[in-house]
Amino acid sequence: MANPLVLFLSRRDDLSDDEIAAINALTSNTQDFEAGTSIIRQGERPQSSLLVTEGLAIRSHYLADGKRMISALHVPGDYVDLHSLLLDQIDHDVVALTACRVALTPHGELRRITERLPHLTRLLWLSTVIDAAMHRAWIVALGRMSPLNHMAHFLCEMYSRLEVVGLTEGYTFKLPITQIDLADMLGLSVVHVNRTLQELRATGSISWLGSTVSIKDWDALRALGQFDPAYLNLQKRPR
Amino acid sequence: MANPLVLFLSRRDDLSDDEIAAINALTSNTQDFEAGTSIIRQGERPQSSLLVTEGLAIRSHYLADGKRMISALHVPGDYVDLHSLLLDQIDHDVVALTACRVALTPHGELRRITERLPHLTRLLWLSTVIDAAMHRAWIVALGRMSPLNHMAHFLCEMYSRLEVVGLTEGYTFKLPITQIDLADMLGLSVVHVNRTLQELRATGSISWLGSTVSIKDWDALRALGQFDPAYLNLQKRPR
DNA sequence: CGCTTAGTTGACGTGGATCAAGTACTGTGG
DNA sequence: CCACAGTACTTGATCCACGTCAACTAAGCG
Repeated sequence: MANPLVLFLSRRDDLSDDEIAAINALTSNTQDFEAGTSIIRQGERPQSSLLVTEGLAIRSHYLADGKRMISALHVPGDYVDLHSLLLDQIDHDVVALTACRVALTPHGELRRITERLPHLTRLLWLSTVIDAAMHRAWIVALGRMSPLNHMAHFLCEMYSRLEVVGLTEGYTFKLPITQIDLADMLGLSVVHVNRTLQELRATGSISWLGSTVSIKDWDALRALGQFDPAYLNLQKRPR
Repeated sequence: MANPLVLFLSRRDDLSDDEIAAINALTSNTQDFEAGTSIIRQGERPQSSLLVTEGLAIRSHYLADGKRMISALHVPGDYVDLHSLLLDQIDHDVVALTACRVALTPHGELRRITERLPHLTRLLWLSTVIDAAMHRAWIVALGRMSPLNHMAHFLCEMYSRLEVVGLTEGYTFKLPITQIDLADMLGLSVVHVNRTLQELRATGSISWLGSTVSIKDWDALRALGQFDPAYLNLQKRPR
């Protein structure tokens, strides 16, 4: 299988052979995590950055009263932890939602990339900037969208991101997440997530059986979620 | 007055003389915007990046039904638009909340920095990564905090960020924003913002008169907002 | 076959939105 | 100097979307 980071980046700009070789070298050392285990804990100062190559991972934040919020869901090809190269310490947990395979890149190697390969540096930078753009989209949805619209937006985003790394078949994809996790991503109660999902299914725009999501009416779902994929930067351009 | 970007970055790492000179060159070309005017509009492809040197700017997103959400508030020293170097197009408006002075850096010059000054490149990258960390803090507050706690968190963040660029006096600072704007940052109605502010003032931890905010009990406010400044990366470290 | 976890449903309560009507402040023009 | 218009702030009354609580069903799984 192709390196998912190569898929992620080459969707946004052309990669030279040197750059592809460098990416493969960065992501050669992998490690597996079982579903539910922490990959990084809040407050750590990791010496390596992590790329998800298989499985789903989340960023979890815990409040004093035990409430949890999930600020991001990461799919294969996402350099979940690239920013730890620059940050003091990580302000949240990264948890394997499903069984995950993760590639570890020592920070020293990344720093060397910034010294030798400016274009690849900019592309790695781009990947963190897309992360921020996704955060903003979530902020807007959390602050001003109804649960139904938010859910639709979320599914549109997931479809678009999974499509990039070849994890969709038509409009169908695997999304093995519980309604509990979904609640903590949308800032809702589990009960309300359940009802919202029923409402969304009732519109006929999606089906969600087990862990399989099918978008049956993309245009309707897109309209409902007011989804504009521009923020995912899916165009190939010199960067 | 010192270049606010120098203040912002030198709080996080040491800058060489070369780097300071480069920063000053990057931010020498300024432009003024009146309060309420758009600095960048959604969908544009700017050829320069923007640094706020004076005033406050926001990122605004508009939904189909006219609702507005503000995903970030930017203070002097913030490279609001640095990511436009890498992005296809900007997914939101940037609006001057107060009269703003802004420095414009042509993308070509920034690209040259990535080719010549890897350490400064990493620090600029850092500034976008801190942006993302602030977004995550907002996501958590939007999703799982009560309005009162959220407001407290917001004020703690503003205090901490303004302190970095020398815009506080003791625990007092200027925050010339309306409750309307505040509502769109916290995802609340104006009426509820008003009541929440009254409640917060009643705790005795802050006063807010006109555009002047005073934190009267930092520990109380911090506890209320569960504020941990770690995500702002205020430590000086080699990066 | 019992145990655990996820999903579902109904009843009920409440936090925050909405609506409507004020008041206070600022700037503008006569 | 006052009249006014416009904007922000404030307050009270009402409503409903969503949370909470409590029970049940369904689906693994040892």
